[in-house]
Amino acid sequence: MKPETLNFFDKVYDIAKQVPYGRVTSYGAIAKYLGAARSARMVGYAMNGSGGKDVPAHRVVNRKGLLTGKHHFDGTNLMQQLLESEGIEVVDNQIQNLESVFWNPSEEL
DNA sequence: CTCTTGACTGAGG
DNA sequence: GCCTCAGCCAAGA
Repeated sequence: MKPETLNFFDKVYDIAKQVPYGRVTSYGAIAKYLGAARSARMVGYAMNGSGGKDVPAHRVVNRKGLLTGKHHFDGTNLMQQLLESEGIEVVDNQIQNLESVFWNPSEEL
């Protein structure tokens, strides 16, 4: 398995899958870990293919802790429901105590 | 090859 | 703290 064979999307999925339960991370954090700090948008774009995969896309939010990608889920509040199920406090599509649940791959991975 | 799109981010007012 | 602008990069048409 050569890393070069892994597309940018695949790398994003790999990191997303490694997000611990009850924790969340940002697109920029993942992008930075991949060495593409400026490609945070690509991380989110990559998540479009997360459907059908076991990628917990609901654990990936923007740096503000805002559930910007919730519109890509089936339901309107599905993403929030999933996060709350993991013990993450979410109010108005925004994660509360973000610093407490934030998971930085560059430091913990 | 060129142009558009986008689940972002940082800087400036 | 909020709003706006610009930069960034990869994939698809």
